[in-house]
Amino acid sequence: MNDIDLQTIRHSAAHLMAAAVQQLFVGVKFDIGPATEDGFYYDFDLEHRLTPEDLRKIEKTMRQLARKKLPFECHELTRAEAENILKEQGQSYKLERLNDIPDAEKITFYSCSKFTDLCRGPHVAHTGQTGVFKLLSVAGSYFKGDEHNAMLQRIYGTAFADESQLQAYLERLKEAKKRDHRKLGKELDLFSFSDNVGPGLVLWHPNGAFMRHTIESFWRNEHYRNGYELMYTPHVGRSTLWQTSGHLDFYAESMYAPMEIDKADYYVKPMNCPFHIEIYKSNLRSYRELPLRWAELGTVYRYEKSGVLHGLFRVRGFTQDDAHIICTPEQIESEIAEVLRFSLSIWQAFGFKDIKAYLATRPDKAVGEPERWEKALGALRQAVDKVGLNYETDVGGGAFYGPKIDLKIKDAIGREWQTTTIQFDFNLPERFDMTFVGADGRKHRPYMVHRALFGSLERFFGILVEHYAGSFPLWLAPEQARIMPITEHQHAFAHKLCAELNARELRVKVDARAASIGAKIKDARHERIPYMLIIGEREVENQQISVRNRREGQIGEMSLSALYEKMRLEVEHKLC
RNA sequence: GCCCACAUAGCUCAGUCGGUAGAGCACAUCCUUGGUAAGGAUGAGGUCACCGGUUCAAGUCCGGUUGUGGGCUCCA
Repeated sequence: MNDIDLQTIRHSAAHLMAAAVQQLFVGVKFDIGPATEDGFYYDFDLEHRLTPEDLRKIEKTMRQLARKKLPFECHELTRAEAENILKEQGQSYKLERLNDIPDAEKITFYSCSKFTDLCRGPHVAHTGQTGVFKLLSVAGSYFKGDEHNAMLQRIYGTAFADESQLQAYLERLKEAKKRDHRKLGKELDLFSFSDNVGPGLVLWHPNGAFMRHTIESFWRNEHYRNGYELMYTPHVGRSTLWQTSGHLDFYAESMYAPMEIDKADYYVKPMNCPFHIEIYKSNLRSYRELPLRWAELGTVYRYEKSGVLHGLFRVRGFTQDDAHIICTPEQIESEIAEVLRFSLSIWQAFGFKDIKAYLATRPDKAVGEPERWEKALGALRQAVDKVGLNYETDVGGGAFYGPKIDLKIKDAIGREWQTTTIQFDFNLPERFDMTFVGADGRKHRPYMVHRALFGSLERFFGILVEHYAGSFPLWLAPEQARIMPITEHQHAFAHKLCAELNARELRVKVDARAASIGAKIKDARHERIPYMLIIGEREVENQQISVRNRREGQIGEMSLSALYEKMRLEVEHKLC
């Protein structure tokens, strides 16, 4: 069964669903019902508010219709005929869709049972061929995706060629749910949100904060090793800064409201760039100092609409691993290639190997001279080729201020996440009149590139939680090992062992509860503690440690030095 | 922001027809001193998100607010 066939099955299943909805409810107006990557949906306008109960009913009716093997029949009509039919039926959404169809295209209707639909097709031969389907959820959606239009009711479903494929899909959904960082964040005590603090503002608990600290340290060290300089800039800036940058004109609705201090308005920063530019402008710059690679873990605040907030993936306050590269035209190619190479090395350290690039080119509305765009695009293309990345081109998908490359990383269960972004900016250097003195003694405009590897630390942290399903590699795990004395008599030895491992920079704790060893293991496993060190009478006597790890269970007894060496190597090589 | 749903103990959840609030886990105290996924007893813990309404009586019904979830839109 190839993709096209699966698309046809799903699209036909969407029609089957529409036929069932028409049979069950009166006064339904239809929009469209396409196949999607994972299934299909159909948008309806009807008085009745659909409930999960209704989904079961609709699904049942679909099965009855499927059993009847009703044919999908195609009729070609003239535009006038089509218009009359749709007007007669009061199908206003369809009518508008009809007007969007280019004149050259044939106008076709497909019928199935009593349901007739303006549709390009293709469809399967009859309703018995709509595969194994299941309705999943009901949601709201704007007609044509425009928030000024009517809100329709959308039913999502999926269909597969056979039962085993459907089961595998449902299994994937279950697996994703098990890894949900919001659930694990609570279970592993990593972070939380509070109504008193406000939506989209993250509270990092000690476990999560430790991991973030570890990630940040690694990030800083790697940046220094790779020729970057780090800086700090304030959280707020005067309105004049945001006027110059253009944010007040074009981005104000995404910014927190200003606060007035000494008769001036100060805005919480939604981006770090203007501050970095101010540092650039604090001196006369020569071509001899370029390229500048300036990085900051910069915490920004953006007013994201309440409905889009989602765990750590979409928040209002977040820390960007931001950097700006300011260079001469001659330097950009190697600079971009270097950023890509650096980014890939970081992804490897975190266990991500499957990476794809997306190149976005000049949109219709854009600033900057076309030659600059061409040169920038050439640099981006050459860089992806040089590091051997597969890439797709999104024509016209760039920002108005410059072309960009985004990287998507694939996680442990095959989901793609957009992370690294490398964006040229032809806007801010103009607005701030950034210059450098060239070898000719004249002022030139530098190239400026924004880049973030993680994007935001919050979001990346959420991705990490889901990628590892909470079982973090040893170097990231907040508690690397837990010592479990079997009885009180081993407490002294346990604490001594703990102190020795702590002294060697391993994060180890003692479970000194009066609980059974079974209970201690159960809890440590639940918390995904990588190593469990069990100490009984025998171990104290032999000065050995009985070691268990979260994946293999018991792995035998070893001396303190052997254990330390094993863990040290695992940390050093960032093994998963 | 928009549509729909949801909000009960730290966590996961029950609570029927409107009649003074329940379980398991976690926590505290005590007993138990044990060998690789839950030893036992007792106890404490709630303004049922918040504000208002209906009612003799509201966790329960109605309205609003806030927050969360599934989507849509947005992400210069």
